[in-house]
Amino acid sequence: MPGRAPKKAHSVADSPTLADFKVGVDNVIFSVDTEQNRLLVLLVMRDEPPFLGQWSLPGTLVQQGESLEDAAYRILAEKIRANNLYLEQLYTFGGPQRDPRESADSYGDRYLAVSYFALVRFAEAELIADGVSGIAWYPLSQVPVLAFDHNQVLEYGHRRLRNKLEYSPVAFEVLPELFTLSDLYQLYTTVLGDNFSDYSNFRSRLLKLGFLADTRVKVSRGAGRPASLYRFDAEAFAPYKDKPMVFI
Amino acid sequence: MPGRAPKKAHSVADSPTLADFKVGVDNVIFSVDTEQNRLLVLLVMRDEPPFLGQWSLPGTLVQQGESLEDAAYRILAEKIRANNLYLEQLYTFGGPQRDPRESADSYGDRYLAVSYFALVRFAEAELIADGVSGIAWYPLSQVPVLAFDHNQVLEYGHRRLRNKLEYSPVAFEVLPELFTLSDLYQLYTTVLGDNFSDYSNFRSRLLKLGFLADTRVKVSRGAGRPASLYRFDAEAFAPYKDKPMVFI
DNA sequence: ACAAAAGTGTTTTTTATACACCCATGC
DNA sequence: GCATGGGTGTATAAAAAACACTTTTGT
Repeated sequence: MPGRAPKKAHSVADSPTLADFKVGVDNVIFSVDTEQNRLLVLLVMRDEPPFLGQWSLPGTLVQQGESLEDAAYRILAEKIRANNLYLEQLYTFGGPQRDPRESADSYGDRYLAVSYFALVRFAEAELIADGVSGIAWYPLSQVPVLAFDHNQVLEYGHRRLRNKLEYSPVAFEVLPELFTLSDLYQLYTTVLGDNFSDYSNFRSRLLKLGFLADTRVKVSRGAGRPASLYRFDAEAFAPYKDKPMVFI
Repeated sequence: MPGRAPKKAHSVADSPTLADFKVGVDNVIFSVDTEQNRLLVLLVMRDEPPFLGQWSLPGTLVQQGESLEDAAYRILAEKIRANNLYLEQLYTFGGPQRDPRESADSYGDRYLAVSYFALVRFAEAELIADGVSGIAWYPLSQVPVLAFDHNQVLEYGHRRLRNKLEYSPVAFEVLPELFTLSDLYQLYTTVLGDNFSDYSNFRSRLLKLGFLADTRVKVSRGAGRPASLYRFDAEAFAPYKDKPMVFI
């Protein structure tokens, strides 16, 4: 946007070469559709330039008096009503020229993006459609070319999800409150890929750890023996907190 | 600093509530003194306000046209001449009021800090003393109260170091080119704390992996049998790259 | 000769992996 | 009754943990 007028001179207090920034926050919000066993990301259609009409990660620019995390929660709250929520910072992307709003000459603002990684329960997350702009859960395998460097950010988030799954109980942030052990196993296979472990071994390992509470309630999905519904017992998990854990 | 004049009005293009940022980069630079078995951080004495005369992590503000990583490397290059170098992004701290240069009212710039995590070899790292301001390696146990939120940033970096040590070959970035297996073991104990593993088991596990090359050269440190000097063989390590690894 | 540091080996315990098989339901 | 998904058990291989012992140096 070379047409944009330089909107300010540098004050005397600044070194003449310091960059001025606007800071954006972009969220990589994952969920899992347990019915169809699909890993989903939340995407929104951009309703203003740049990249008007293109899909992107939900994001916003940080406002005065607002912390980065506040901003991350704000986007989330604007897009979905979710009961549960897991949120953590992902990575900060800040090279020059990563945002087309930056003027070609080196005056004017740089745009820096702090990305956050979030997990929500699919069934409990209600999307807030504002009528005009689109918002949708995309299966990870079908994600189109996104605005900005968002495909890269998403890839980064996906890697984080895979890693976290192996050593922390994030799975229970995406699964419904009550789930079967197959649900859990399927989640692991959809995220980590097949053959990460034998079902029977996965099962006994997890049960031996003792933080999965059997509700004795049975649920039948079509043919086959009905499965027990389990619940993640945070109390029983406490001793494992901050300790190296192996789920896989 | 309420005395600072509001240096610009918001242009019409801005939402009236967007925050303007300066972006700083702070480095948590670790090294290990193999002789004395001490984990060290590089600290610099601040030579300008705020926090004039107080120790802090080496940092700088990002300049025009400069990427975050560029800025991180720039600080590093200004402070030490190092042959080897490991650098990765750590975390971004960006709450309001984290920097006293922010004006109390909500006008004026916010200061955001992207922290980086670096490892250098103690013997090969030559500190660049600029005469006036101080610069020093501090044993982690003796770090004083630092400027800004740098104690928190340091704590964050330390945690990263401990984690990385367990599953990636970062140890060889801090150790000298040639090292004994005791050096390696001592490094692990100083960072991870005692009793993380038996020396003999640690030893055989690492050797079995096959990426530690025995140079057959012996060194004697006082009494006792002389130790073999080993070298990290990056080629032989390649197959383990990106795969889950266990060093502990 | 003996203490100190380096290096090797053996035993035991625990955990991972691979399967084989039984159970309860829908059709 | 048999296919289907759920659940249990066992046999084997591999790795972790514990620890006893040998080797080579300085003093």
